[in-house]
Amino acid sequence: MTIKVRDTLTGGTVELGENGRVGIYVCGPTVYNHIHIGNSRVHLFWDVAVRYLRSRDYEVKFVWNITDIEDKIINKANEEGVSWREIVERYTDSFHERLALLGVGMPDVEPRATEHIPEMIRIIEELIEKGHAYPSENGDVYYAVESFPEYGALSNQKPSEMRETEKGETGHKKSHLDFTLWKASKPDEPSWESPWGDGRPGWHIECSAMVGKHLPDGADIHGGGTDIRFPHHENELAQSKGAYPEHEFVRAWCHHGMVRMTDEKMAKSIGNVVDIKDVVERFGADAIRMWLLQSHYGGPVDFSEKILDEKGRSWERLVRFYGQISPSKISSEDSARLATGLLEKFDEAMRDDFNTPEAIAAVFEAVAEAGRAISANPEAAGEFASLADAIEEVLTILGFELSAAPEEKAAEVDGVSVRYSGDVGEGALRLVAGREKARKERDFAAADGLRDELHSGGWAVEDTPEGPVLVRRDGGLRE
RNA sequence: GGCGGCAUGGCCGAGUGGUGAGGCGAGGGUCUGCAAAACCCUUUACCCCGGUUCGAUUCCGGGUGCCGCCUCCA
Repeated sequence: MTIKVRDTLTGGTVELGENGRVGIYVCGPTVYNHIHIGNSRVHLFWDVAVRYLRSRDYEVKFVWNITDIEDKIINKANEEGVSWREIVERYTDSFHERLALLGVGMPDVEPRATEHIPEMIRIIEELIEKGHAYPSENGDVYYAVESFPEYGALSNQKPSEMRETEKGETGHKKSHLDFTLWKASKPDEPSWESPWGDGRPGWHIECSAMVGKHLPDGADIHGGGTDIRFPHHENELAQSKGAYPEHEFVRAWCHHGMVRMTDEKMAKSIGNVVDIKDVVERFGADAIRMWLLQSHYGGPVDFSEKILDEKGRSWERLVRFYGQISPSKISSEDSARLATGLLEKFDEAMRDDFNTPEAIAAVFEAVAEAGRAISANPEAAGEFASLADAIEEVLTILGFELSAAPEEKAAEVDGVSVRYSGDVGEGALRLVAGREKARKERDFAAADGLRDELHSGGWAVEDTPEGPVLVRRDGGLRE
């Protein structure tokens, strides 16, 4: 079985995984600041794709890089008067911390640019030898775009029609299209030795080097945001194919859409970024996951509190339903049929360009149908073991934390058994117990009064045959 | 100015040449002392104008709008 992936270079569909192996490289962050929710999309999404592929027994090598040398890092270090390495370590840690908050797993390798200087130098030498690059007298080395006729193929642009920089200055470059492979360093800047003097790598060359090193057979998938399709990926392609024309570099380029804030791209340069830490605190990681996975990775997604709230409610519904059937010990025919159907639809959706919205829809369809059966016959709730397993399997692959569903606890308060989840104060428990007593005495006015009091405290009571359950209900999922 | 992408019901969002994906919300019901939760019913959509077709939301052409890239950017 193969998977189909849409390739931005050709616009067509590429089939991958014939040999059971898939190599994935995605462009990671430049660590000069905290990553924002938009930056995280690439990691969250490809982590899900990798989980899926592994669950279907593909041998996956997953790589994302860290750009740990770049102008912005140096600038930040100068601003703060600390070393560039300190900036790198601080924001690499921050990056990892935020991914963990989102429940995103780590790749197999997380190479850093500065660990691949010799590999980069080798490619640059190769490019110079083949006439695709030239050193200038100031110690910079540039790529000669004109020497590579396919330049522009990935971003669908003709070099001749590309806009020149506003100032029209080319500096030491022969053409405004040429880009830097190696940048001569100034006295106080970090630098590495090279045949062209001390300097540091340009942005694009690191990915050519790291893909080559960590995925020597070429990347099946090379991912990143649509905004780095040009120039970053275009330049990478020109470098790698220029230096090694016979070697397959990337089989499918997959670009994901931008996270938008009120119809505008979320970007540090615009200043409309949302910190992952805040969003996770406010809405929970699963709501964020539901939000990002309920739309296709290729298109844009809008960020808003309203949408995140909605996604939280969707997720809650799944958690509730799963909680209802997960204690099942046996599987009815309905359960087996729904479980099989769910797994089939899930597979079909994921194989088709990782269509996570359709995959999630399959879960809801199964949930709705089983819910109907249970509504018709409450006894049936205990006969959905196989469906519970299937739902758990699917949601786990998608990276949701079903186990993080609030654990139900029970307490004896004033002789009344109250069930609840999360952190509940003594006061709230007493109110529930009081209400339960009033109900038993059929003093409904008093009972409703106590319920109103709970309500204003952000709590709701659900009466069940086994007694009252206290749940948090205050708009958001958390305080 | 150049290139690319997208326009789907109250909102969010898949998908398809011909029997309403899914979610959220709203209204009505079943259940409940009343609620909540759950379930049922209703809310039957595909930007505009042409064309191809027996038939187009889906294909083609034109238009409009939005977004992204062309400079650092996931």
